[in-house]
Amino acid sequence: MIQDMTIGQAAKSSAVSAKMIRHYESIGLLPKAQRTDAGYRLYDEADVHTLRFIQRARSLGFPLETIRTLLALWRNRRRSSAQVKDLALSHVADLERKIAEMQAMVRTLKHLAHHCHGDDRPDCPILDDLAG
Amino acid sequence: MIQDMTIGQAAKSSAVSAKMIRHYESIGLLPKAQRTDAGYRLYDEADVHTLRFIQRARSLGFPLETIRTLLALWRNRRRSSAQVKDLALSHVADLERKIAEMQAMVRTLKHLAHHCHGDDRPDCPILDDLAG
DNA sequence: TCTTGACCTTCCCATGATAGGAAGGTCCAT
DNA sequence: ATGGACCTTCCTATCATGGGAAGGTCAAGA
Repeated sequence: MIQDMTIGQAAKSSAVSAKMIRHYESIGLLPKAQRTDAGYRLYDEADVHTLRFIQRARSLGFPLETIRTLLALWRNRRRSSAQVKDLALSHVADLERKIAEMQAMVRTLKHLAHHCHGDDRPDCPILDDLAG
Repeated sequence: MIQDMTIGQAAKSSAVSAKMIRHYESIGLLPKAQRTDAGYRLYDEADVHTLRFIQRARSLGFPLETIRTLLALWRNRRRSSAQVKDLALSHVADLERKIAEMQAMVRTLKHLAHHCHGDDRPDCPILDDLAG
């Protein structure tokens, strides 16, 4: 028997905060939840399944707009796996670009810090670099 | 002779947009600029030097609040280089943590994508993973 | 039955760094 | 004097998330 649950319970079983569940509904990422007479949102197992899908996709860094598309593909039995793979690989490319940027920062900073005495004296190659 | 310049010229010579220069002033990262009678902001070479400092620090990924501190240290002749080095290395640690997170995402995504045919068929290990 | 506490609702505001745009004023060259 | 390039302030948006206020609901225990 599938029990309906309140937003707090759905939040716990999906690891998506109640705040975010409401937000996802407000931007149309989730369909409008059913309501009790008192106005409380109600969720069933299928809803929680969707929430877990979103949670997992977020944990892999997918932006919500991409998740919107992924959800549509998930629900579409006539999808092509190529579409999904394209989304994933283009997200990988985004991540790798950002990683490379940050690695360049790290390289420069470590180099500068390596040459900085890090003692009580004011002389500092890091500030010298920033000051140009 | 050091010529004063308008915000647009200061923007060009510092690679900081006029929009951002105003913003930095509004949050107190920059002192209030001098003004002409008509209310136009005026900048001199020292101001541009500060703007370049900020620009360079931003390009190394320092958050504005840290840059606020870095600027203070830069101006303080009695600073210790240890303080600067600490800020830089703790920023490096932040970057490395974020890099590691993203690398984990990339690893997972590449693994999943590797097992996805990427053809016209709907079967997709990526969606299977997201669906749990 | 009443109270209490845990839950729910909506609405507004904040984050961090940046950009876009509207409405209006200024300055300079033609 | 006119036009265009510049400046001003103010509001809005991005992206994903959280905090909190004010108020309604529900279930359990006294």
